Amino acid sequence: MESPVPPEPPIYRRIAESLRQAILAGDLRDGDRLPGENALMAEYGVARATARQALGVLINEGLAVPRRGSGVYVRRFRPIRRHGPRRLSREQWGRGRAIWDSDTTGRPYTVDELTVARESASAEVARVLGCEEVWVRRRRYSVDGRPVQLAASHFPAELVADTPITRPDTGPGGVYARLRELGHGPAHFTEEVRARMPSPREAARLGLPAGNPVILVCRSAYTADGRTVELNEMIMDAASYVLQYDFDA
Amino acid sequence: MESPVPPEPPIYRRIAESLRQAILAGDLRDGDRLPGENALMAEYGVARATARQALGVLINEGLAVPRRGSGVYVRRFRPIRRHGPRRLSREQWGRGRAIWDSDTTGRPYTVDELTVARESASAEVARVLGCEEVWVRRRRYSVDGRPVQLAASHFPAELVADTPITRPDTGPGGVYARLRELGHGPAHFTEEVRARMPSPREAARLGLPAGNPVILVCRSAYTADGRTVELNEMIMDAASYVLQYDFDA
DNA sequence: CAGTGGTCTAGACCACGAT
DNA sequence: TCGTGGTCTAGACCACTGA
Repeated sequence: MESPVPPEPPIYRRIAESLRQAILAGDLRDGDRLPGENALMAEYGVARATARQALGVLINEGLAVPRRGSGVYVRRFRPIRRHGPRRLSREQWGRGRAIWDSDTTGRPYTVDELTVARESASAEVARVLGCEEVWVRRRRYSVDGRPVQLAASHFPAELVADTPITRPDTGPGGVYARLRELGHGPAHFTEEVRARMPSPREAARLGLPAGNPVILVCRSAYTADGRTVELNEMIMDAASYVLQYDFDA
Repeated sequence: MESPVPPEPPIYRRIAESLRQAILAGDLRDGDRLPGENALMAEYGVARATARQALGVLINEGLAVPRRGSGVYVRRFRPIRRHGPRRLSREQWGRGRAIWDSDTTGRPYTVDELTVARESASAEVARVLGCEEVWVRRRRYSVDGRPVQLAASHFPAELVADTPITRPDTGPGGVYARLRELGHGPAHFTEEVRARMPSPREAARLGLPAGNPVILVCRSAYTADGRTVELNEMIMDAASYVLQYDFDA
């Protein structure tokens, strides 16, 4: 009987692992420069493609981010805390603290892209909103000058026609205030949360490096009598967000 | 004045884009085999590394998954719907049902790994639970024979000592029923949701291919008088889950 | 056994960033 | 200007899959 020998991982994995340990142990900190391709070639005696492959592992893990002409650097994670139902927030009952510190709460955001258009609803949107024609408000949010979220709000066309919701400036209180004035104020919300890798288009619009997933939040707003009045699809940089949901048993 | 010419993307990107379109347009369906490295070399007249790079793009996007010795195939996405508030309602755990019954919406799940141990709390866990010693229940959940979630529930040691919570079988209703019998039934919950790429260890335990993010849910359970009685850290295959949260305005 | 993807070498030219 | 990462070629050997 011979005990099964665990096969040695390939060289590029071992190089990646040693760099990963340096990052997780804190030897390399946020924003520090990793050894470059040339340095790894010299240190480990490997070809350039192999050194490159090792760095690619960390980049695809989201631990490192490459900068053309400069080097590969340790990625930082300073999330924005996005609250779901705020009125149920933990501060009202618990003394526990968040696991992940986020001093970034309350930082100012900007809307640096905004389009409002009447469109034909996709099959899914049509099914949820129960209509074929919709008004769509698309915008991109940035924090500290960096884009962090794409959002597209859909409204039934006949519901919001000739209201400020169809214009860039919705007025004080935003779209929910306008919906309330129309007698269709939201009373209930459902949010569906998913995560995946971004499409190239999404990655470009959000300025995401490789190895950076996106969080998708699809929020439906319902009136008290059960009508769906808004469908908001959000695409968030996963490295920039922590979503918080509070609820009772 | 010359108008700025958008630079052509590199060959491997164009190859990847054409494959992506084939997938998104439905020409290639779930589980279909993509053209392999040799096919792409012939079709586009590129070197093997370039064909490989093109496939790597789709793999890292989570659109395709490679199978050694066989080919590269279109990835499928059949998520489990995990309900936030509903699954934790008193009606669910109050009458002898396990939480996961409402999770899989008809698909059977299994717990194929389970360990229960008394441990020293990490600094973060100690801060949230307010104690140094904890009991930790770690398990792995599988659906359709595939692992989909890793979970680690932490309980204050002095609270659950000598209860079924410290044993593999917690009895009918699970840990929340036991906590309620102890007079520490959860009344409020907070869930923090993040997403990132998995570590190699997490990817191995969940059997994740490249390009597959994980969703992290950190749930804190509080009693009515504000004590934190559980901290549950979950790591989910992002391709297997949709999280749903319902709340009122 | 033939074909596949996984790993690796040894070159090359390029665009870009810092200096 | 020089070093960086980005792209690409033309080979090689390996382990694994499937017929």
